[in-house]
Amino acid sequence: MESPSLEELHLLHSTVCQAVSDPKRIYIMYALAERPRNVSTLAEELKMPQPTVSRHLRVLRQAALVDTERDGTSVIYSLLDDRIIEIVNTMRAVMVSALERQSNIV
Amino acid sequence: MESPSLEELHLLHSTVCQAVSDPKRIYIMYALAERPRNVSTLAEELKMPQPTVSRHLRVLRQAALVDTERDGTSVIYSLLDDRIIEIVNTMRAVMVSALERQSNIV
DNA sequence: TACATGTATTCGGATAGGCGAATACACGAA
DNA sequence: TTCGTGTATTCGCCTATCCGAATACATGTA
Repeated sequence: MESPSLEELHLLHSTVCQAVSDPKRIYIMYALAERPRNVSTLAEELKMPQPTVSRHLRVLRQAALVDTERDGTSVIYSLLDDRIIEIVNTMRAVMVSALERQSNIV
Repeated sequence: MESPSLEELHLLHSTVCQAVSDPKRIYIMYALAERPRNVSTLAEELKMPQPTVSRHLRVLRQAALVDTERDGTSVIYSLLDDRIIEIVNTMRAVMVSALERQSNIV
């Protein structure tokens, strides 16, 4: 395929990062990294209303971060790319460093 | 220091990722990764109004992503942690993979 | 102090995103 | 087809964020 332009990359980047920037979606992504789940199971485990979970999953789907598979009436969601967790972990390392710096200053 | 709780990490994560999720801030971060710059230089190079650049830099500063240093009347901004670029590059790889998948399907 | 340059903030309006509640839709079983 | 389970969408409201324009603040110099 043709490699995307810099502008397209920036736009994609903002889309993806915005999708990952909501706290509830972070919880959802961590749950999916553990193992694939259907919507109502996610809702129950994360103690969120089912429509809320579904809406957040739609955002993640549109950002091409999760995959879906039908199983009868259920829809099983899974992480599309495990490097997403890589990103999250690197972000955490960055954040911990930042926290340490702040606590040293304070 | 005490290691932050899971909830604190998720909150921090969302803060950081939200800070990085704006297209203009992505442009700014790439410019700063290239080399530190002051506000008006950024504004000129990126063709944005100076107050806009300043506001975006404040967001990045509050997320502990950039550092500042005064030089006379100028304020030099720089990336606080080069792993931020690591994150961005990993995100791009993920996005390119997603694009390729989509183009294969289509 | 007065002025010039560089940076930060405020204000108002527009836009986008999130939520709860209700409801529509999809699929399988009887 | 009818019902039950599981999922997705819509509606109205509220909050957060972005921007342009104007302006305030900070620093260095004469």
